Amino acid sequence: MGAQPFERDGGQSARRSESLAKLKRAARKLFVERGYHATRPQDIAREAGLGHGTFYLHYPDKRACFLAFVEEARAELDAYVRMRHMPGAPLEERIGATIAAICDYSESNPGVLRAAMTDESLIDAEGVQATPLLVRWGREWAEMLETEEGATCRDYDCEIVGQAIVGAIQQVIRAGVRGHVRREAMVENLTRFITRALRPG
Amino acid sequence: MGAQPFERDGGQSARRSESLAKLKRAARKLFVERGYHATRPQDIAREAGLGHGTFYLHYPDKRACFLAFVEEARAELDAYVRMRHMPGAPLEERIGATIAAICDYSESNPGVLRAAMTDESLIDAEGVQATPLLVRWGREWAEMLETEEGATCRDYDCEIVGQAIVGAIQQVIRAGVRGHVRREAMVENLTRFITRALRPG
Amino acid sequence: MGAQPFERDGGQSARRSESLAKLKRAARKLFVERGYHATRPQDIAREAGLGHGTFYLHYPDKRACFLAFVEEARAELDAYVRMRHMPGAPLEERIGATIAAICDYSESNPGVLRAAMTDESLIDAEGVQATPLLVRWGREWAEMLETEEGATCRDYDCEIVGQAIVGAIQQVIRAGVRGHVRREAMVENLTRFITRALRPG
Amino acid sequence: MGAQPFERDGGQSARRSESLAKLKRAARKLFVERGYHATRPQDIAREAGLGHGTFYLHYPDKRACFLAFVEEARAELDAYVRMRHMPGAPLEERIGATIAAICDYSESNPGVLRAAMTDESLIDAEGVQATPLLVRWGREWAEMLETEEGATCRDYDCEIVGQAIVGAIQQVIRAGVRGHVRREAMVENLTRFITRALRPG
DNA sequence: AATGAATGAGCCTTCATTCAT
DNA sequence: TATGAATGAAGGCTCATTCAT
Repeated sequence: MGAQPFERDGGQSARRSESLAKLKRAARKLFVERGYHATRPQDIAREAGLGHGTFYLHYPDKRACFLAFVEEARAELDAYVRMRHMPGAPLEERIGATIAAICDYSESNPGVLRAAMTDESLIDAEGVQATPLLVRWGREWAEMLETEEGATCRDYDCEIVGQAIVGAIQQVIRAGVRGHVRREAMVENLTRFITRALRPG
Repeated sequence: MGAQPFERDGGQSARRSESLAKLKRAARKLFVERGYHATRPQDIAREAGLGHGTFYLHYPDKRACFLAFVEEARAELDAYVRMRHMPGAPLEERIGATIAAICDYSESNPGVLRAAMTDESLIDAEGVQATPLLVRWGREWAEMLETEEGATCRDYDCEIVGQAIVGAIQQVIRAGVRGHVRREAMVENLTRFITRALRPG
Repeated sequence: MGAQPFERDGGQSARRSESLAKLKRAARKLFVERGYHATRPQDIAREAGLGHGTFYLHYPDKRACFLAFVEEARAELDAYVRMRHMPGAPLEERIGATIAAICDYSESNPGVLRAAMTDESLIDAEGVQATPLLVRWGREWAEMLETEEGATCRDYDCEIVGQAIVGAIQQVIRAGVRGHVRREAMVENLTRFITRALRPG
Repeated sequence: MGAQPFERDGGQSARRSESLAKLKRAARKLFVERGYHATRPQDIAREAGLGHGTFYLHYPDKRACFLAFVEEARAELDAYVRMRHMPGAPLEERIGATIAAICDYSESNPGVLRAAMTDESLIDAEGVQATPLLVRWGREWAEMLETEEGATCRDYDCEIVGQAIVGAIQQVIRAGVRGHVRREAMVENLTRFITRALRPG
């Protein structure tokens, strides 16, 4: 909190990181509210209470700022999921916990996941784009299923099922927000849906 | 077949609809290749071999052109699914047929579904946007499940499960295209995944 | 009135002048309602119930069409004034008659004078423009005053006074239309104003 | 004179107002020379020695820039007239002074009044337009005449006569510029014309 | 003579980014 | 470090005019 003692730069670095934090917060707000294309660096700086030029002291360009926002969201969600991790518990409980974590995050940070995912393919029309967030998460589920003792990987191509799971979750949350569906209903139904799907035939 | 009887306009209306067809084709190509924001009306016209102004003879603006593209894709997919419809067959087969239809379409029209869905929420930042395509499809699944005799709707909130299903399908296809997964594997795994999920507990 | 008998051109010239008449009427309507810049040749043709291209069979360009409209208005007003001409009557009566004629015309053809005058300087930004209508009318008044027996030209530079008179008339009519002033009041006041101004000192 | 005390912005606000001044000057020049429609924001910026974008830093759009120009002209003319105001003098002298003021302004700022008035009704085809400058000035004359002791308002509808006066003045100046009439002749003739017109019968 | 599809120069405006202070 | 004025390429769209039918 505040300038640390014995700083050699006279508080410049503290000021710098304060500015960055303000920009991050502002960018997140605007990307969520308006989306990538409708948000100008200028808007972000102004929302942060800073001059327009300051934006470029902290990000090389608008795209980098957006990617940083996406990465932050990813890390936060990751933390939520890890926090509720139940190693050793039966599969169903672990799935339920993970889904609950994602729903929690989505509720505490409305619109963030959507903003972080919807736009990702659009911000770089020409260059080859990085693997989308969702696909990466699908792979993580696949890995998890593969290391699972149960019969899952005998009946399925885990890569495919991993993607199916994240697709189902994402779509339920997205539609749920629109339709004002209760969180508990989403968690319960999704958990049952996925658990049953993974049960051996 | 379809020869216009007694054309009095000297072929002008034929020329007009040819131009529209060219524009449609060009727009589809570019929206798929570059996405909505990176495609200019000018590009579409040029790709169609027409002048910029001609674009606006056929569409009031860029947005309308994109929405027409989306609607076309929706109708085409619908036709694919309906064509493979198996009324009376057991649920599993019907699910499999539908998924196969979607995969077929996706393979014959690479990128179209992705383009039609990814962008749809972005093109109208201010106005209230229509319900996304995927959500609508999720509802159709829900209706189907509700009219199903089986126990599905006793165990589930069909609205939620409908969304889960389309989410799973879409994500598997999207990731499958990237990862060059075999069509058969996708159809088979998805069908099994969904069928098992819907089995009564 | 249909095709005239023994026409060699099979009624083509009759058809031609009918089209021209329609275009004239349409152009007048739109120039009055929207002004020069907001009226497109296409609009005129459409209002006339003709194809867009037909416009250019009758006018070389939009400007010519507008100038024709202006000329028509000028001629009509001229006819109104000439019709009420009172040669031999005392100056005051002649002035009153002329003003009444102009007001009549303005009332029967609302907006026409305004449209014909307001825009005239704008339609040709670069080229040297013809003498404005009002200035020409001012000169006609000047000539009239110079041939007058009275003392007017002894006290005044008739060129200047002629312009003053038309300026006064035009502005009173223009403001009168906006303010819904009674025609009689305008005629009466203007006539008295000008008559007194022309009385010898 | 006018040095900004304690400038903290490193002269940025000075630079800003310099740019605005340049734009104002350039806009005035071009609106006078070419008229509203033939003047593009880009032209104004270029004439001012600035980039196109800078124009929009100072005006929301072209229309606002033109209205600012009109307002400036109005205020300047007002100042000219007020400066030569002769309270207490006989009507004739006051009229003469006002006319002289307008002629002076018109001579020192050739084309400005014309540009400010000619276009004003054209720039807003759809919206309801403000009362034209001339009409407003006519009303000011009307008010002046009504508060006058003389018999003017007994013989006349002052509203009408006020409009007649400004119409006469404007038209004389407009024609005078074209015809290279001497300023003195215009002032003298106009003053006599109006003074006599206002003399009781 | 009449048509209306086609054209493309040109208009107004935006916005990501730079740079002098 | 921070600022915000300045920039100009680029975007969406219009419209006077041409021309094949």
